[in-house]
Amino acid sequence: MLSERQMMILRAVVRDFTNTGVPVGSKALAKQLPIHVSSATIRNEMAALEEQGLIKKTHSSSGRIPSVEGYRYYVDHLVKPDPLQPNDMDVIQSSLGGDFHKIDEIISQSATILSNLTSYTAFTLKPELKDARLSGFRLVPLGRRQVMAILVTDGGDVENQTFDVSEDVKGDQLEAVVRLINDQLVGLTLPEVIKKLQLDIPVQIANYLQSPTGFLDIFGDVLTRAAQERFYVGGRLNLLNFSQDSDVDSLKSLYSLIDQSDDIANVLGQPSDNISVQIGNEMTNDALRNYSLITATYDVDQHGKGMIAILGPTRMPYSRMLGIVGAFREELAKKLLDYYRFYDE
Amino acid sequence: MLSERQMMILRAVVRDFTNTGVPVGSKALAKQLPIHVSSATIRNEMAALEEQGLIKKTHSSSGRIPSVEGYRYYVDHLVKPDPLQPNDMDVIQSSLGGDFHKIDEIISQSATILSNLTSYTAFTLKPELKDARLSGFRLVPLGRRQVMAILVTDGGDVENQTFDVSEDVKGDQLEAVVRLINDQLVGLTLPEVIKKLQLDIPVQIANYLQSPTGFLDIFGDVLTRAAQERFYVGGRLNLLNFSQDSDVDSLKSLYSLIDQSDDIANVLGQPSDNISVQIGNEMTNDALRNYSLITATYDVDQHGKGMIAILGPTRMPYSRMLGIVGAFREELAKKLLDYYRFYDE
DNA sequence: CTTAGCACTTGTATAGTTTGAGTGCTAAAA
DNA sequence: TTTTAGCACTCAAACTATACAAGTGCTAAG
Repeated sequence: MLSERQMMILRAVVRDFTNTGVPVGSKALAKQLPIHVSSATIRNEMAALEEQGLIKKTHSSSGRIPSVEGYRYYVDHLVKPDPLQPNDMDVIQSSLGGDFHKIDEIISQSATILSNLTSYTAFTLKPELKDARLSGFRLVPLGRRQVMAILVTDGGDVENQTFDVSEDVKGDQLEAVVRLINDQLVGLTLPEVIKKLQLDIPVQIANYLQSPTGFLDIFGDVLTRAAQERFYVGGRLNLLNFSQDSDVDSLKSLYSLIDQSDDIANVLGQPSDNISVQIGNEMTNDALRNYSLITATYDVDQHGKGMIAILGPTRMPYSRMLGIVGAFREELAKKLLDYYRFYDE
Repeated sequence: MLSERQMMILRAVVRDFTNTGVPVGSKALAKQLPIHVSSATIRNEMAALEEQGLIKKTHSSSGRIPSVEGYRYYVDHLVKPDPLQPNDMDVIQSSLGGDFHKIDEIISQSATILSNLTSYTAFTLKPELKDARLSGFRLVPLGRRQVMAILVTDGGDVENQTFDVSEDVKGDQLEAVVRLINDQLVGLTLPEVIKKLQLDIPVQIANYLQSPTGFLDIFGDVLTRAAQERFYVGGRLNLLNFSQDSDVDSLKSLYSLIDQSDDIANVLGQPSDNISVQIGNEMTNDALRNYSLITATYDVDQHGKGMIAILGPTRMPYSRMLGIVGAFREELAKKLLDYYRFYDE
């Protein structure tokens, strides 16, 4: 249990350290704090805080820096999100102000805005109606030997891919395949489709085509791409700003983590209604040991919920970041509601 | 003009330095060279080479490193491409061996292979029939409010984009737009299309739609994307391996150069039938000052020519790299000929 | 409970020293 | 004329010593 004064000190330590990156000592705090006590008193309190594992020294006679637990306590009990800078609000509104013709453009743009505002790396996921179902599949012949496969879900997601077919594949064969898929698979959730695709379909499709594997591969490709959570990343390179000292290998593994769409959903964690902060080794993933992740859901009513997140150093200025993330998710939700309102009715 | 012995020394300096990264001195050379001369003799010869600007010292009493001109001379006159390691050949053949349904998959895969073989960053461009012409445009309605725009060129490139339309846009309106575009624009080269799109079309399209801008934007988008040279990058992160010391800013500008498709064509330069090497500041672009670029065309007969390239440090082992690039372009051309043969006839 | 005072620790910065690899030059040998 | 041994010289890098500043814990007095 912390006294008022200890909280004040912990708050100041976190503030100072996240701003300057330098361990903070008792003297500096004594000057800075609103109450009037000597540095010796502060030293005593700091010893108590260290006792509880909230702050620590970098070496035996250094100032203190927050431990992961200290950050945790700060984030849970002490921090107050900064109100957004008017300037930042302008940036958001003008960047989101344009005319968009795709949800994905808005979401992808959001990742960029968020990374610019924070100068960290940002992630955005679009609102996901869970259990999206397959609502349509087409094969569109494009020329002598090209066909485009298009898959649509009832959530409005579209996935497509062009591929080459040898010319002896007849148009009516293609149609037969499309009819088969639409008859058998439309209305199912994507995982169900994937399952059926491996069991029932190959047998049936063999009736129409001599070498069916090609088509199934294609359809499978498009399908799995549609099934996996898509996310956008903004400010990838910002990682370089604050990882300078850390070695190349850990940077590389971090980048491959970011580019690997499978893992990212796990990393971001379950959507919750609150803004959540994961600090350093609280995350299971080793590559994130020295980073913090702020995630937040945004809510677009019946169109589902999406997520935004920023990834920065453990010593990020949490109050400012929480302010930005909080404000941004509101703006994004508004924008999306507008967008849906326009195209829906 | 260089004597035989000077050439031998220059070659050895480049070899040694590209392998070890350490300036090479007279003593080490004396031991290593096939002829039997003292280090003093080597020193004299090195002084002569330095006189001609082919090698230089890092400080007044250091060993020598090649200058850009020295690399140039080495690459132009002294280097002999290493034959490919059998192991490397296996990698190429197995990686390209699979079944592909898209040219782009082969080209993109190639960038990955090439970056793995070299452990540098690799670029690949697909074979380009110059002056590709617009051969078709479609608008495919996908659901209540989504439409996909598809553009096809006679080179077989497909570009597409999904967008939302408000529901009061009628199907026959879409058809009218498509007909208009196909009547007026098919057969023209893409730059011509872009020009016409800005002049004639807006007037005509106004007859069919109240708010035509949306559609033209979409078409324009898809069009410009199709018009610009597409290229693939492999091993982006490898830049981190050999740029460790260099500062974050230059790394960032290099990455943004790589991701900016407009510039890359200029950087790679004109296709020539030979393998070409650009060294350090021979390249106009500032961000590439400390790098070297090896580019090569590959030839797929009537299907045009493409390019591959690798970007590495100025002190790359040129002989090995030239061997890899040379062998790879052959294999790639073969693979593509196979591919076209299968789908063409 | 607070604080002044003090001894102690440690990282950083600066300056001086040593070492080793390398150079250019000179004069003798080939 | 070319090659080579020898030597004085240069410079980066590694190490040592010293001083300094910021900070700590502890003690004893207020």
